[in-house]
Amino acid sequence: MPTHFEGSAETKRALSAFINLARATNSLQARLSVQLEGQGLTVGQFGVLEALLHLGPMTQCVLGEKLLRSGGNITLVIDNLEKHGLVRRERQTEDRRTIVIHLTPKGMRLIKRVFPAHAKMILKEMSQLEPKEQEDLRRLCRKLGTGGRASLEATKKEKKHDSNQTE
Amino acid sequence: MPTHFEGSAETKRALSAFINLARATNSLQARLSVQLEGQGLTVGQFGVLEALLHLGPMTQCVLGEKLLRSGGNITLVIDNLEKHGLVRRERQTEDRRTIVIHLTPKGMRLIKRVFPAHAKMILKEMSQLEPKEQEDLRRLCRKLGTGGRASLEATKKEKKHDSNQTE
DNA sequence: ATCTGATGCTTTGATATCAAATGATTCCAG
DNA sequence: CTGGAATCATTTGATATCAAAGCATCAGAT
Repeated sequence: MPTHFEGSAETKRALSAFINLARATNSLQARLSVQLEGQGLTVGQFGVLEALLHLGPMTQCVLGEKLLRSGGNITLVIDNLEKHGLVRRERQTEDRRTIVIHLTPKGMRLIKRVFPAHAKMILKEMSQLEPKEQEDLRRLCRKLGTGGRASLEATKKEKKHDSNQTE
Repeated sequence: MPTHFEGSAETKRALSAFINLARATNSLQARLSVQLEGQGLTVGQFGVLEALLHLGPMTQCVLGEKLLRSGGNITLVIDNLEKHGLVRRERQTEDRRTIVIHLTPKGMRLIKRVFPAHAKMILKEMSQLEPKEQEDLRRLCRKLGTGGRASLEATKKEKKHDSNQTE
């Protein structure tokens, strides 16, 4: 939030871009999270349900990687979703360490109802930009995001990176 | 993170732009916060010190507005900064409700050391984009951010909005 | 067969954050 | 001047999150 910062033009340009990027994203996410919480879902819970809906059942470990959250956090989110009967833990028989998370019918119904509303709100927010501008934004963000390596944990244990850049 | 989502081209474009925006911002912020925490500062603490450095002493209330954080949060952040001797609370005599926060000499030294490193890292991250691209990004984010109204609290108590869009 | 290291999940302790309730102070209307 | 509303800060209770430690399980080496 450097309002009165004196520096080189180069630095000012970079900082200004960053500040506007951060503000726009954070305020947009705040607005979206208000809507989700109105539906009784936290952002983390929505993320899990949405991933399960669009990618199918998966282990907690994979969920953590997809959502860029720590393992401990995923455990808690799944706990809460399970309490509400929205997902189901299924221990694997081949490898008894791993647990595959499935949507329950109730969870499926919920996310199939909530997701379109969420998408609609994103559409509405994004409609402040022209189609071309939206594509520019996507391209710029992508260029910005890929250079510095992704998640927190992935930074530490740099492993299997089969170009996991989700579209 | 809708990877396999079927929808109209319009919706896919908006979602894709949003996802890349969110990912880029969040991962960039995560990298920056790691650096700050390496200096013993949380993101919130850095925000307060930086605001005090570049905008001068101000009340907690104003700080909360600038940083888009709740009053309770600011109280805690200031508490912790005060414990470390980086800021000083100064009760006003005219209006004894308000407290003006000042940097201590120690706090001044710290933020004057940390801020340039922070700016340098942003510069480095942003240098993945051409100057023109950085300006485009800034413009697009600004266009996106302004339409939907800013902070959480500012949404509720819509008041004095003297176009507070910090550059 | 068993030891060692790797992997997946859970637990624990810490911090950040918010919302709501509370307390202190000021401002204003009558 | 006094009572009520507004304002600023703090406290409290809740949730989200992470990091680190711990436990169970698996895989590979000897």
